[in-house]
Amino acid sequence: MNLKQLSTALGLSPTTVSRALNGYPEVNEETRLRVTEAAVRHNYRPNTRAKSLATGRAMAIGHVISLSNKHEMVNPIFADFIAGAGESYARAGYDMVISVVNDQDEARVYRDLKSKGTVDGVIVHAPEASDQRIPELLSIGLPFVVHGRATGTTAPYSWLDVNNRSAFQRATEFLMDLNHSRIALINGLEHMDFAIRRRTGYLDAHAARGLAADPALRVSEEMTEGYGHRAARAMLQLPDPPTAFLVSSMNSAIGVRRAAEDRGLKLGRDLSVITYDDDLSYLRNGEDVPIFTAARSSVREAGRLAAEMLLAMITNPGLGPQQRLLEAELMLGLSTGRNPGT
Amino acid sequence: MNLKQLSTALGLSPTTVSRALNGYPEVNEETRLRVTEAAVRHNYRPNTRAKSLATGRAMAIGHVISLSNKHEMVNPIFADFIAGAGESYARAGYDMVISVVNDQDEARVYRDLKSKGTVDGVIVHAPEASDQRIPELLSIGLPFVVHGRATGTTAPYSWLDVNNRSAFQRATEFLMDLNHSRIALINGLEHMDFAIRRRTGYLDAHAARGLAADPALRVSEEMTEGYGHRAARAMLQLPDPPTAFLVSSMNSAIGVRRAAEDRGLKLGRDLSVITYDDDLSYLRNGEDVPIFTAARSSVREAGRLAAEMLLAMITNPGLGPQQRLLEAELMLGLSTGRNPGT
DNA sequence: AATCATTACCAAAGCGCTTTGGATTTCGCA
DNA sequence: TGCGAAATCCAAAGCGCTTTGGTAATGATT
Repeated sequence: MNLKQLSTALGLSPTTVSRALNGYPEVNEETRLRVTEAAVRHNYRPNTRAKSLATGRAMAIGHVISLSNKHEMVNPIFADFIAGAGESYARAGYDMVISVVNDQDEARVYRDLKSKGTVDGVIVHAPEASDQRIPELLSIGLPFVVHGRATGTTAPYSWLDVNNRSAFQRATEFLMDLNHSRIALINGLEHMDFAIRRRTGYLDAHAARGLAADPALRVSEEMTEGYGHRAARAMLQLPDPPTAFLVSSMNSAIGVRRAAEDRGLKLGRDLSVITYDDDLSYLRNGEDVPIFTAARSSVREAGRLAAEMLLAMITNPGLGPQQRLLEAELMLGLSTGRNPGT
Repeated sequence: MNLKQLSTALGLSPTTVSRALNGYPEVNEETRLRVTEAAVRHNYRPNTRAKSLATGRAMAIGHVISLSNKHEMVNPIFADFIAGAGESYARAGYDMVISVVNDQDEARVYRDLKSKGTVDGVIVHAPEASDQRIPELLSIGLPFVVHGRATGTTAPYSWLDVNNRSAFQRATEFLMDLNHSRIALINGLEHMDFAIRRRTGYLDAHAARGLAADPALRVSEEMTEGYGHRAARAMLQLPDPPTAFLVSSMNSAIGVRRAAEDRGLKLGRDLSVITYDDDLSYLRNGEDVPIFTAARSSVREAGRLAAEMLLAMITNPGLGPQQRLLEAELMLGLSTGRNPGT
């Protein structure tokens, strides 16, 4: 059932039916009722492609997920983020199109999305410290919101980020309050912007308290369980091991816990661990009491908000670059305690 | 730059340019070269919506991710599955559109996707034992492939599944070979089809060896870490505790390990655990030697294959229902060993 | 009664592409 | 040399919608 069929069935012109359904004023309320009723009865849905072609708006948002050949890990926060974003899109009648692509093709994909008219805007995931994609997207002229920030970019652009620096500074200082002085940082890959900010927060805390941060207690890699385990095991074998760990993801924190238990150390008593918790739905940090003390911020909520920002920018092109900084909550769990040696 | 502009720039008709670019025979090879060269030079990309409208093909595949209000967990395998599927789509020039939706709206969404012409087909995720969506999609006439199967459906349909029954039967029998007789099953929610098949495999193994399966050693819930921990802790406190666990997901298996370590039990020595491992990229089961003995099957590969099946069905509508059953591999890891009590 | 807004509708063009149904030119072969 | 076939190109219709630029009817105003 298409517009023309519906309109002949109603004895009206396609024009009037279209206007009736789209809420234009130049149509009698009575006939509008007739039209909407008939549309429901015939289960009429306007063809998206035709509509897009006529209006010039795709009514779709793009997400590009890029897998480099080296570390082709799918970002574990991705599913929750798009679940959140998807809720916002559904509410606004937008579709979400996802492109899986190799790193080196990413710029081309953005250009294609724009010139093929597939989407009205994109969300940029996992920005690096100096991310090529941002200037590229600015020059392409495709509306976008970055989930995170890119330190190296000077031109204004839209982003939504968690205050990673302050979260890690607060977490570090909290450990210092518990008398820890040898605090390890198990960070993510440090070409990623968030990882740099987290390290900065960690170092700022040391500076603020006049403590030296031992470089031997600092590693950065892709945040898997195995990595957390390996890194923690190595550090716990040092002559002067850390008494506390600050970990950039739940997965790695689980690995740290495994390493602790390998040595018979109990978290919260013998060893303290604070993790960053994205509040992933399949990886809850305990039901009632958190297992890990954690800096928490829901990535799903971030998805919802980022999507809303982008939609607002698209409906209202006059809007300049939008920014939003979320604060993580520091949740007390069972994995932290006073430095046992003091 | 659109077709008309490109064609006037070339001094040709839109017809010829279109045919040249789409490889039709009725165009001189020399002019075809001229055209393709100019297309590259002007960075011309045909508008997807116009193309779809003209051809009647959306060149897009839909994935519906549904969140029920009760357990609104995002399926942790989702990201890896669509990463795999996305690779196949990219190769074939298809887009992937994802709809996030509430359980009760799912049927309506399929109908909409069809009548709005957004997609040429869909992948159905996480089928339940008797899944409504399959008969609905059959009646709608939208091509689809189910990732998994639905026992209760008699009509033929296309699916790609892992042999969950045989995987769990083999795993159970392997534990029995190690002299275990009290084997716990930490299963997923048993309205899900895969969970039923896994339980069947577990029970079949008991039947085959003439052993009774204790119902007290069988639970089924949403597969989180916390669930694995809770279930294992409870069972280990039984007067006659299990000596081995069969777990339906890595996340829960990690919880089981935590429960074991809470009691000072070492996996592989004091307690055996076999898990199902979807080979998720962010949750690798150890780097060289697997941490857990596991029945493994890559969900990413499943995504790739399911997408290819669907694309084949779309390009070749004559094809009947396609089916593909994958076998999981049983990987020996460090979490299993001989029953210490024997 | 003549004029002018308003109201309620419609015909047709246009979005950018494909594809049908020619038209023209070139070529092979009797 | 002439003629049908093959090769090469094009004009125009059509995909399903929106939107511009109307027209006809009604009501209000002088």
